[in-house]
Amino acid sequence: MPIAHVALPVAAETTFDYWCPESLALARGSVVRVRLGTRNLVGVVTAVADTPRIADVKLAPIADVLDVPRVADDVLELAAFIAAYYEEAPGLAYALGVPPLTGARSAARAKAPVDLDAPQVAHELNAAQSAAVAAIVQSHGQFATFLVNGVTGSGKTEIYLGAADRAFADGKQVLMLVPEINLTPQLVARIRAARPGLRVATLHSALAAGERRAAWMAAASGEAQLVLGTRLAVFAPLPQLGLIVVDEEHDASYKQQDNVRYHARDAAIWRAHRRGVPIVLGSATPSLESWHAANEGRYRRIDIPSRADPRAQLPHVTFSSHRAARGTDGIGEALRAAIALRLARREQSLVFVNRRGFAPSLICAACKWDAQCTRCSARLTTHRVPPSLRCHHCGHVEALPTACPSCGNVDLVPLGLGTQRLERALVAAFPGARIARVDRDSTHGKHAFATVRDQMEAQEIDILVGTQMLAKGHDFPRLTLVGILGADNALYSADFRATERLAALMLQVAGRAGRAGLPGEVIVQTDFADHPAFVALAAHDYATLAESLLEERKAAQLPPFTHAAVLAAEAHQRSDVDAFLAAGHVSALALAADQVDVFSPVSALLARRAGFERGQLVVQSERRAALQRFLAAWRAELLAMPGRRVRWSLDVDPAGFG
DNA sequence: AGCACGCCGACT
DNA sequence: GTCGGCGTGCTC
Repeated sequence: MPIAHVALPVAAETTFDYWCPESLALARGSVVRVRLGTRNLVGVVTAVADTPRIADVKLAPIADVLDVPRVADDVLELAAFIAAYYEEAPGLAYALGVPPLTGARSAARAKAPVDLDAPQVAHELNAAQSAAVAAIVQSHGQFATFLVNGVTGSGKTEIYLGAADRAFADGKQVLMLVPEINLTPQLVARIRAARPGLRVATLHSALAAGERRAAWMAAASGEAQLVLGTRLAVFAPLPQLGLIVVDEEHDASYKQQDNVRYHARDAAIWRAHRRGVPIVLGSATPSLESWHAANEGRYRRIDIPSRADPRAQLPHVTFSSHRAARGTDGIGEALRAAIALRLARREQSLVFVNRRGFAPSLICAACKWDAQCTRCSARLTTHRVPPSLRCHHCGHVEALPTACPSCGNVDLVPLGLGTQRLERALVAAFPGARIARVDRDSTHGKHAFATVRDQMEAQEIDILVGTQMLAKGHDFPRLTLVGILGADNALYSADFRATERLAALMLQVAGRAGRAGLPGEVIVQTDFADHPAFVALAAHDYATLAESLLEERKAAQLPPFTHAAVLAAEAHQRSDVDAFLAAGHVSALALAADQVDVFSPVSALLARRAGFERGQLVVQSERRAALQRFLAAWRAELLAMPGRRVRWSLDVDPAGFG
C-alpha cells in the first residue's frame, strides 16, 4: 500500500504519513484532504513511499485528492528551502504553495484576464534603458542577478518590460513582484497601456478568494504571460518561467514579519536560480545587501543615473531649519512661500511627515505628565479626527483628557508633528486651497487611495499631506514641490538600519517632484543638513551614501558583512522572558562554534507591547552555513525547553535590530 | 495551529 | 465532593 508524506498547515516539525486508497491517483505535489486528530485539513503530498516512517500507529487514509493543479517541484523545493533557512515548520511553509481554495470545487477554467487579440505596439527606449535591456537579455535562459540602480523617474518599468519582451517572444512567463497592493493597479494600467494584449494576472492578499484562484489557475496553465503580485506571488505556479523582476527591491515589506518569516526577494532569487532564469532587482535606493552583493560581483549592477524624460530634471533640494518652524505647526517660512508659489502657478505640492495622528504625545505643561499606553512602553498619539488618544503599537484608544490626570492642570500640550496637525496648519495658512490627507487613518478600503490619485490627476487637489503611503511609484505631472518634515526623528533611532531607511524614504518621496516637464523642488526641514543622508539627497548621490554606510557596517561587523538571527520572546511576566532568554543564552553558548557570536539577551526596543514584556537575543556569524547549522541545533533545544508561558520566534535575516 | 488531557481554585 | 482554569503536548 503506497504511503504519502503529507505537509499540513500545522506547526509540526515533520510531515505526516497517510495511506492512499487505490482509487485515488496521487503523486508528489498532489493537494489532498486528510484527517488530523479531529480536524479535516488540506495538505500537499511531498513524497510517495512504500513503507510508513512510523511504527505502532494505525495510519489514516487520504480522504480526497483535490481537483487543482499539482504543486510543481520548484515550488515544493522553495517551500522546503524556506522552512530550513528561516527555521519554520515545514507544513506552514508548504502551505504557501498550495493553490487558494474556494468553496466551489469545480476546476473552472480562468477567464483570460484581458483581451487576447489586441495588437502589440512599438516602444522606444533611450540609450541607457536599451543598454540595460541588452545586458539583461544576454542572460536569457540562464541564471543571473541584475541590480538596476535607477534614480526615480529613470524608467525602470520600461526596462523590466523590455527584458520581459525577450521572454514573451519565447513563449515564456514573467513573474513581477511589487511591495504593496497600492502599487498594483497603477502599474498594471501602465503595463497594459504599454503592452496591449499582454495577458496579465495579478496576485495579492486583497483579492477575493475566487479572483486569487483564477489568477493562480491562469499562471498554472501558462495562460498568464505576466504574473504580477506581492510577496505571496513568489509561490505562484509558473510552468514557463523565463524572467523574474523584483521592483523596489529594498522595500521592507518583502520580509514577512509574522507566520512564516521569509524574504520574498531572496526567495525569488532562490527560485530564479533553481529555474535557471535571470532575475532583475530594481530600486532607486538599493538595499545595502544587494549593493554589497554587486560589489562582490555576485550581482551585476546597472546604473541609470538620469531621468528617462529628457525634460525632467532631478529636483533641486534645499534645507531649512526645523527648529525655526516650531510654533508654526511645522511649516517653516521657506516651505510656506514655496507652497504659495505653487498655488499661484496652479501646480501641486506634497508635504510629507512620516507620522499619522495630530502629535506623537500629550504632555502636561505643569507637571510634565505624559499620556502613556497602559499596555505598551510607549507614548500615546494625540488624534483630532476623531478626538482621541491612540496607541500606534497595540491599537488601544481612549478619550482625550480635558485635564491632567496627575495634577489637574488643564494646559495639556500635544507635542510634536503628525499629519493631522500639518493638515490643519495648511488649511489655516492657505484658505481656499484644496488639501487632502493620505495616511492609514484617512485611506482605508481598497479604492480610497485610487480616489485621491484620480483627484490629483484631475488637479482637484492642490496640496497633498501624508505619510510614506505617498512615497512610492505615483507619478503626478503637475506635482513640483515636495516638503519633507520630521526627518530628524529617524536620526535618533537605535536601529542600525535607520539611516539607510531614512535616505531611501526621502529619495523616494523627493522623486515625486518634477517628473514631467516642470522642474521640481524639494525642501527638507532639518537641523542636521550635513548628515550624510541629507547630503546624499541634495546631491542625488545614493551611491556615495551606500558605500559609506557599508564602511560603517563593515567596521561594526553588522549585516551584510555578517549574517544575523534574532530570538524574540514575549510573556506577561518579565521574569518569564528573562528566564527563557537566559536558558536560550546558555544553550546558544554551548552550541556556538567559534564561527558564531552569541550576544547577551536584552530588552526589545519596544520593551512592552499589548501587555507583553519583550526581549531578544542576537546571534551572528560571518559564515552563513555556520549560522544555519547552529540555528538548526539551537532551535531543537529551544523547542525542548519547558514552555513557561513564553511566546518566542526565531527571525533569520531580521529587518533590523537595535 | 487546534484540541484533548491533566493537575489546582470556587461552586451546588 | 465536582466544574473548569489554562498549561503542555500530540496529531499520521
